[in-house]
Formats: sequence, structure tokens, C-alpha cells
Amino acid sequence: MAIPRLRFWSETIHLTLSGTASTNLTDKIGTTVDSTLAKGLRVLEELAASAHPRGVTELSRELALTKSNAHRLLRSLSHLGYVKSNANRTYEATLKVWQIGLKVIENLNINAIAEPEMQRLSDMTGEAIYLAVPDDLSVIYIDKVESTRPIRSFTPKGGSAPIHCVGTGKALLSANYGQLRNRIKERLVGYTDQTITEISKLDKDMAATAKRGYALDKGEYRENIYSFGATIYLPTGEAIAAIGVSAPNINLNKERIVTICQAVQSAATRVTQLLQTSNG
Amino acid sequence: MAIPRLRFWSETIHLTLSGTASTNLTDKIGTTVDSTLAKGLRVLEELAASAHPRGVTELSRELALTKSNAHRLLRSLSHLGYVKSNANRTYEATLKVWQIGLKVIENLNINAIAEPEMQRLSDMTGEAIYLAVPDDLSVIYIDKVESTRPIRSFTPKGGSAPIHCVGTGKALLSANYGQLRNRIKERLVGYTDQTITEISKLDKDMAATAKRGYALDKGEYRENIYSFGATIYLPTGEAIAAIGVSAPNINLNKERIVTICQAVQSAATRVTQLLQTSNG
DNA sequence: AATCATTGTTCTATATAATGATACAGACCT
DNA sequence: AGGTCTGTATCATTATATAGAACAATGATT
Repeated sequence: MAIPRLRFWSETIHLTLSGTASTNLTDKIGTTVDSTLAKGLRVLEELAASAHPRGVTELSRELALTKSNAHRLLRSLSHLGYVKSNANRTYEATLKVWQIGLKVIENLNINAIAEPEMQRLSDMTGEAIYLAVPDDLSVIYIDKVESTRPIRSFTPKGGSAPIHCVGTGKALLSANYGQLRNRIKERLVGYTDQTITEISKLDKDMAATAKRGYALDKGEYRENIYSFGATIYLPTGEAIAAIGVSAPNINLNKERIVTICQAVQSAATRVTQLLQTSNG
Repeated sequence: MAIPRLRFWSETIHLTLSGTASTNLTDKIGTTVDSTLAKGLRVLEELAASAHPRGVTELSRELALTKSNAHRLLRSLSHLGYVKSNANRTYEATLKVWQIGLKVIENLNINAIAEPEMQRLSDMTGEAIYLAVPDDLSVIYIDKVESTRPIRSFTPKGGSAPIHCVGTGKALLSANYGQLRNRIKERLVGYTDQTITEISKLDKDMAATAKRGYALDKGEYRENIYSFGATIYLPTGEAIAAIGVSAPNINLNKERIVTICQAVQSAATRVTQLLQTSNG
């Protein structure tokens, strides 16, 4: 299986998957969007995010659609296999989206290659291990090994985090800092008092990160949660992903941090090497 | 590379997603389907299944769409965040579908509950462990623990198998045999010479399965691959999933089969119990 | 380098196809 | 039973997606 091109830093408009229902469907950026497609996908998203089957009126209200319109869309989605209609006149998402989504991840192909290294890091540290890919000014966690310790961390698989204040993100950021600096410059949102919100400080940190070979986040995103990350490269030199460890700082001290960081770094290096040898 | 069929135990009309380009989007069964939505989703599916980014004309040919039409759909999908356009004028799927799909699985909620039991079965047997849900006359594997042995089995996570000849499937089939018998009756496709293709034999097997509490597949789907399954029930009594073990028969003998089956059965029972206590 | 063959993108008239109001039919509750 | 919710079907209207052609940007071949 060939190593696919990944989605990278791009001009793609980032659409948040917020749980709030109030996203307006019509106000697009100058260009028009096929409205039926947009509405249909919103219905699907809503259904996918619901823990329970939903009714037509309910959905129509939530998405600001006509009852008839919602009904028709549900019918269509049902015919297409994305939605299942229950006997009690409710609708729910089928596993079809999931199956399609799996293919996207499979085609990424990094998962499989990185998995043993992630396991290794987990065995060694017992902390949460993340595999992340860049997504505009965020990272998305495409895989995760749960911490073996009682204290669990926040971010689930599929979740995302800002690129400038988590280990994996900072590793990826430093790898493409030239391209991204100007875009991130005015968007250095603060999350804790440790978050780097000044570009001059970020400049220094990124330089240090690049030199060091791994990234450090000392509670810059979540209070008292440290994370460390290193970049995985394609044979082409593209920074395709990052591997990282996240841990509450009570579990850490200076030497343990160094040990973990070195492990993270060598894990990333190993995955990069494996990507070399695997066929292109 | 066809997308697996997805069907539920419902009145949902099934639309095949063949890989061939000739799928007619308009000839529906009386009722019409929002064509824009259908086309858009097909484009997305196609892109998700591709290992490499695709061009407009290429896609338009493959899906029998106008170049303009394909282009517009891609544009829309791009605006909606489902697709990313690259600098070299190609398009690829983003991780958004995957993220949405994850939510569907998360809301299924069985995964998390069944996982420890699956792990336990894995530790005990070293064979491949599956968690499957019914999908019309198939099962879909929603989770899997890989075999620790060198010989790996076939079916990946997200994949599907016919309900009448694999362990998990037969367990689910026996749980709903009343409803499903008539439908499966004329569709007993044979895969090996062990496959049950006569309804009378299936009747007996299902009766035995129900009595026994677990299902046996002795190479009925794949030559020399045995599998065993037991049903997981919701508090409502609905057969919602099945847990199973799959192994090459060289790894097996009579007593090991019995041991494994009992383990599978008690794993399923335990998950069922956990679903009782967990909130609905 | 220059031509040629492809591919991606923009534009616009046209007709298809999605839309929302209305009406009807089952639920469910009191 | 009566009333008030639901979900579903119908249909005229018009917005909206569509196809086709023209243009621009490739990049391959000579």
C-alpha cells in the first residue's frame, strides 16, 4: 500500500465541529455552496453526534429547517444508507460514515506504522500517548494509547488542540514555522498563564524546539498538564504527523521529562525511518 | 474497492454503492432522492477510498458526472470542510468524516464497555477478538483486537461478513432467528464446503446455538478458520452486538475450543450485565 | 522553446429539482 | 373521545443545481 499524500497546512477553511446548533448554513464566503448537500451533511452530523435517535420536528427545529425539508433530507440519507429509520419514527446515523471515515484514516497509513512505537512509549511511561496530524492551525489526534494511570487526560481520539500550545502541535509548528508564523501570529490564544501569546517568545521557543528536536509544553494548554512531542516526516521531507506524550506534572520531574522526551524523539525518528523503507 | 454494504435490521431501502461508475443516481424506487446530496456523498466516498488525491476530470469520469458538476461538488465539500484542495489542483478527503464517524461509534457505547472483556479474551487466547454489530444480513466489525500470533486473520475493523457463517453473526442470527429466518432463507450463500446452505440445517444449528448460548463456525466462511461468538444484549432484550474469537484450526483442538467458547460466552454475559448497570 | 493535448476553473441560460405551505394521518396523553 | 402533539404525503412555485462552452493554466512532446 502506497504512502498517500496527507492533508497539510492549507487554505482549507476550518469548520469547527461544535455541538452548538446555531451554525448558519446560508452565509457562505462569497461563493455559493450546494445547499442541499450542506443541509444534508448537517443533518448527518447532528445525527452522528446524538446519543439517541431523533425525530423529524426536533431536528428541523434544531437546524432551522422546514419540517418537510428535514424529512426529505432524512429520507434521502436513509435511501443512501447513511441513516436508519426506526419503527418508532425516529432516525439515527448508521455506521456508514464511520466506515468511510476509517478508509480515510487507513489511507493515511501512518497509524499502522506508528502503532508499535506508541505502544512502546506507553509501556515505558504509562502516560497517554498521542499521534497527531496537522489541520490548519490545530492538530487532530488520529490515534491514542490511554494512560495506564488512574488519572486520565482530556483529549480523546478524534479531538483537536491548538497547534501553538501542545507538544505534538509545537513539534509540527516548528517543522513548518516559516509558512505558519504569519498566520499564527495574530491568533496566539491563551489557555493558561503558561501559554505563549507573544510572537517574539514563540519565535525563541520554536528555534529552541527545532534545535532540540522535540517540543515541550509545560501546562500551556491545560493547567498542570505537560506534553512533549516530536515530528514524523515523509521521505519527501514533509512534516506529516507528530507523536507525543501527555502527563500531569505531578508525575514528572526534570530527569523523567528528559527521559520521556528522548524516547518521544527516538520514536518519531524510528517512524520516520520506517516511512522511508515502506514503499512509496 | 467496493464500500461494504451497510444495512440494518430495518425497513431501510438498500442502495448499493458499487465501485463501477455506472451507478444511476436517479432511478430510485418510486421515491426520489435529493440528487445533489447523493452525488456529493458519492464524491466524498470516492475520495475517502482513494489512497491519493484526485483530480476533477478523473472523478467526474469515474462517477459519471459533468466536469462542472464534479467541480462544484468538490468546491462545496471543500467549503464544508470535508474535502481539501491541494496546491497541485487535486482534492482529497479531510479527517472530518472520520471525526463524525467516531461520534457514531462513541454513541454506540458498547465499544468502551466491551473493550476490557475483549482484552481479557485476547490475553487468554492470543487469537483475534472481534466485536460485531448486526447490519441487515451481515455483521460489521466495530472493534478488533489483533491476534498476537504470527498468522493474522483477514477481516479488518470496519469490515463485514455474512451473518450466517461466522461466529459473531450466527450468535446474532440465533438471537433474532424468528425475524430473520425468512429473509436469510433464500440467501444462504456458500463460501466453503462447510457453509450451511440449507435452511433445514440452519434451523437445527440455530436451535443448538440458542440452547448452547454460543455460536460455532468451523470454517464456514473461510477455509480452516474457525470462529466462535456470543450475543450481547441491551437491557431491553435487544441483541445489539456479539463478541467473538477467530482462529485458524491448526491452533485448535476440542478442549481448547470448549475453553474458548466458554470464555466468549462469559465475556458476552459480562458485557450484557455491564450494560444493565450503565445508564441508558 | 513552442506547440499541443489535457486539465482545472469560470460563466450563464435553462430547466430540473429542491422547497415550504398545506393537508392528512397516526401517535400519545388526559 | 377529544385534543395536541408528532411524522408523512402532495404539489405549485421558484430558487437552484446543472450542462455546455469558453477560458486559463498546466505539463508533455517535439
